[in-house]
Amino acid sequence: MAEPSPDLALMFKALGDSTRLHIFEFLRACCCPVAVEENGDVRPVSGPTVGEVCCHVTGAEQINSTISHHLKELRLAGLITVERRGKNMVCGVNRQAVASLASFFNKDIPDEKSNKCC
Amino acid sequence: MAEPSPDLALMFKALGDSTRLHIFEFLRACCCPVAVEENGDVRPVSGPTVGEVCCHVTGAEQINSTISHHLKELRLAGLITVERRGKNMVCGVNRQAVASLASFFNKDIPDEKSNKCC
DNA sequence: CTAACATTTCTATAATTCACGAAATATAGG
DNA sequence: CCTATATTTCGTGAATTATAGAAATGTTAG
Repeated sequence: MAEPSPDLALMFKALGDSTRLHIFEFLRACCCPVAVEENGDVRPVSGPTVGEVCCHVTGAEQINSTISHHLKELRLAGLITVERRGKNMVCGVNRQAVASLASFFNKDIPDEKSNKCC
Repeated sequence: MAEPSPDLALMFKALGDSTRLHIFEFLRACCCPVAVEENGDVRPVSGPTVGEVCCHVTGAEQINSTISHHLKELRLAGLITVERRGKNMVCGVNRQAVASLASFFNKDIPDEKSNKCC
């Protein structure tokens, strides 16, 4: 009855949309890019900006409100972090959340041959 | 652009509803119960019946169409199996699906201190 | 064959979600 | 302060989903 520590259902719901799953996988793969400004400056960041995420996922140059909405849902589920870096918002995965999801699926898995569970 | 894996988003969507997550967790925990008939007969089964799942999740004695619908969605997502056993339908988790979900969250997880990913 | 039972499918309705454009907010720079 | 840029919030309509009751399906027992 009682909800487990993190709201697992909320996380799964957030990952249950293909656009959001794309975003999440992109952020997991692209964990620490370096942004290159138009003038050639290299800006060390902890993750891609919201606009870069949008560009990668939709191919569009401009960020749109739909991606912003999806990022918000991922953030509210605790799966990603979004914080301001100057004019941009940079994203990153919440590794603690990923770890708790991993442990959710790793636990038990009783061997079908040697049923220890009952 | 290409879908990440075999219907991961579909699995997550299925688990993204709290009722279905309850069902799924129940089936994982209760992997090989033995059903006792009214007459005292013990019937070895590979999992609880749909009615037993419904009873556990909703408290209702009778199965209702809502639970049936949720079970169908879990089944179509590949997360559980449902097969007829006499008059009943018995459920079980699809351990292969659980394993692929586990590996999805286990992969990479690069250490934040030693960034090897770029 | 008929009755009883377990479960699914059908149908309808309420609620939620997705996507999009317009407007609002926040920040940096001149 | 004013403008440009990046992003979010708001409002709306279309699409999907959840829920519940009624009817249908398949199975066993008599």
